[in-house]
Amino acid sequence: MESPCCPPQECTPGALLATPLDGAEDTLAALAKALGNPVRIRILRLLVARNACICGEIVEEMPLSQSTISAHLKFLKDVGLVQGTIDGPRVCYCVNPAVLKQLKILVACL
Amino acid sequence: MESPCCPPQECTPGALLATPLDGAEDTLAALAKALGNPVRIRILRLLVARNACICGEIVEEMPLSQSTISAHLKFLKDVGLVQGTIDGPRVCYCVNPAVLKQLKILVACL
DNA sequence: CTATCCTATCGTTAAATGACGATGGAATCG
DNA sequence: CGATTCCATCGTCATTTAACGATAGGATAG
Repeated sequence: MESPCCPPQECTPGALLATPLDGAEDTLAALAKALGNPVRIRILRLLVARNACICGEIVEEMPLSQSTISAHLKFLKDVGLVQGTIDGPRVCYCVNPAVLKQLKILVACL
Repeated sequence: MESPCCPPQECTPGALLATPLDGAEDTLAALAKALGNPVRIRILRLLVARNACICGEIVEEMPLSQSTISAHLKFLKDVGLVQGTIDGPRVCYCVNPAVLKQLKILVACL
């Protein structure tokens, strides 16, 4: 069990090229706003570290209520940084590698 | 005139090494929050593009009031991304290269 | 079917954001 | 000195965030 709900992440820290810097200001602003909270950064780090999915475990890792964590997850999900998959009675979260990469590119091109 | 208030920026897109990932969550969150607004991103881009300083010119570039721009500049200044130097009757703003680099490093290490 | 567990959503409250106009202070120009 | 210019700050208002407890819904377990 504990089958990952996401394909293994590809590690390509290079290849930060060809960026749509067009009207990407709103995109970058939305992504940056999602990062603009320590709790959400910790959640992201957790999801990256256990390069698979988690959910209620996140609540155990932080001194915050379940509803608060759920709200942060929704924030991250709405911006596309995180995906949630229903896995039986629980929900499996994981990082969306493409969006995270896009964020890194946009910031690197500042 | 128009003497730049900041030394010329060094372009070192590489060298993203040795990061204090320790308790940098709050630091990254603060920096990301500053980026979490399209207006502030545009201001940053302006300051980077004219790799020197500006001030009232920023107001002319955006459809926002002077007080609003001033508030955004204060936000960017409080987080360290921007510096302001008094230059006679006007104020000269420029990006703080070290902090911007730190931001890029922290995001790249996500 | 019923009970239990996990998560999302609702309702609430306090604080922070974002925008504006108006005011005030500092420095230059005349 | 006096007028003007440039910018920061103040006060206000609407919206958004962040946190909580409580509630509801969906799926498994018994």
